[in-house]
Amino acid sequence: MSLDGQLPPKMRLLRAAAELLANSAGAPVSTRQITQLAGVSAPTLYHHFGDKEGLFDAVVAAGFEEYVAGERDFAPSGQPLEDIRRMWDNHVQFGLNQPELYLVMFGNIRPESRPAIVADAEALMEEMLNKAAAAGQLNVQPREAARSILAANVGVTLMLIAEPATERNLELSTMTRDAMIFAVSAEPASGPATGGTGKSSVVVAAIALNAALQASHSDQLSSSELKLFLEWLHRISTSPAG
Amino acid sequence: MSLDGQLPPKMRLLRAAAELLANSAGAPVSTRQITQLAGVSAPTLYHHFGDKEGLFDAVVAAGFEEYVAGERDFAPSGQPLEDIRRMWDNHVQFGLNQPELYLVMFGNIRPESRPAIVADAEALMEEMLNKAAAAGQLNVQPREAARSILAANVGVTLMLIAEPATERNLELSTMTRDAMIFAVSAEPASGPATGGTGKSSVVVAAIALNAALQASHSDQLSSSELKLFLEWLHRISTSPAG
DNA sequence: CTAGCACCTATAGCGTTGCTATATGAACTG
DNA sequence: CAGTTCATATAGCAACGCTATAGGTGCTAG
Repeated sequence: MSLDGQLPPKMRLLRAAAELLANSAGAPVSTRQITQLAGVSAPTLYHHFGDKEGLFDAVVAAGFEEYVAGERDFAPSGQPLEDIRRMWDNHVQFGLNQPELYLVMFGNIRPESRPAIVADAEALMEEMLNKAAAAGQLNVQPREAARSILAANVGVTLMLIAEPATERNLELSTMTRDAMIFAVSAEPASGPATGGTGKSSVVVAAIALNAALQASHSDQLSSSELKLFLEWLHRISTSPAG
Repeated sequence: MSLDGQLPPKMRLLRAAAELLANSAGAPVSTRQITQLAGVSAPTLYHHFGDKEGLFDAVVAAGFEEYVAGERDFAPSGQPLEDIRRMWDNHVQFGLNQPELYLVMFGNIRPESRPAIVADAEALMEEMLNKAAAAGQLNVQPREAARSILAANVGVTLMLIAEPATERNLELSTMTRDAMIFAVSAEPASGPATGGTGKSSVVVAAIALNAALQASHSDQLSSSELKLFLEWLHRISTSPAG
């Protein structure tokens, strides 16, 4: 069994590494296994990827592109919060489908290794939350909400991966998902006073305006004016009591 | 520099492994490093721990005991939800203080390796949530709430570990923490009708009664009666609309 | 068509890793 | 004091990540 064919050795190495990693069940994967499965000898690996970790980084990068593609692949429903639910579910499903890859991406994260992936995933989530904020459905800053939701999403996915596949209970995911979304979302039909979350509608409106401004690139204010204006808005929308 | 002294070799091995692991910054730690620092030769390690992984498991177990001790170490405040906040913060602080150990415990979790730790941590959280449920402050089953909160707690801690220490923003933790607690908690002063979460007070009362029953070991019902009664209670407290 | 030149790959082997077959010393038991 | 058990040490194996060196391949230049 070898991954021969017409593919260039670099690709064969990537696929061999991905396949072995996916079926390794946590056991370490040796460069010899990889090069043998790829039908290639050792120095080729080091020529193309410099390092064993370099090869694994490439595998992770490819996996992450797949993840991002999956996150973007559904049409926006017009209901941003509903889209965020789908994003969450996509994330969990990705982790359960490729647990080993997921553990490398999000489980073994260290400050010196790859926070870039986390930043990209956060940006993806924030992008969607901006729409919710612009529609006045958000209770907090989109960036903070994105970080918070993603963190919970990662935690849930890791917990589910840790469980034996037979007794995996996806209710943990939906429950945590809805809890997070509920907590960061403004009441849709709350009166002019404080809603159930304790945030005043002033705060909600400020957040919505902030998001709308950053999305529209309005040029009615000069850049210095805009900067100050946004700073005030930020102060309002993060004030503890409104 | 060696960890000599009067301690038995087994302890010296444990401490050496823990110390090297803590300062390894993710780099692999070799058995030779460990045995040298412990002032012991190779077979001693295998005699006591069987395996490199066995030694690491022992380190993790010790770390987990420290974690549990930290989680139990504060006096209950009488406000269960406030205690859960402190539990959450303790968890995050433990992870930030011993990131490498934490990553081994919660970052590299696999179904075949150590879900026992997760189960214990969940039990710890559930224990506290039972008090909240008994006080009528809970919106969902204590067990589900515990799993959900712990998952978010782990996710947040991993995210914070992944950030460079200089730009760590603990607001992510407090915000996610309060979001989770808010989402699973019943409104303290809501009327007899539905609260902000859409759960009826019947559900909250059922959950509270359930928790109180399981805590008190009341023997007013026979075991078979109790079993059926709890089943009904469970059905009520998990009904979608109440 | 050939010379030169990058580029890619292979042979062979270095130092280190996790681990063990075997032997030696110390401490208790009869 | 003989025998047994536990704990440690010496020496070395197979497998690991990685590389110094060299050989083949496809280009463009003359």
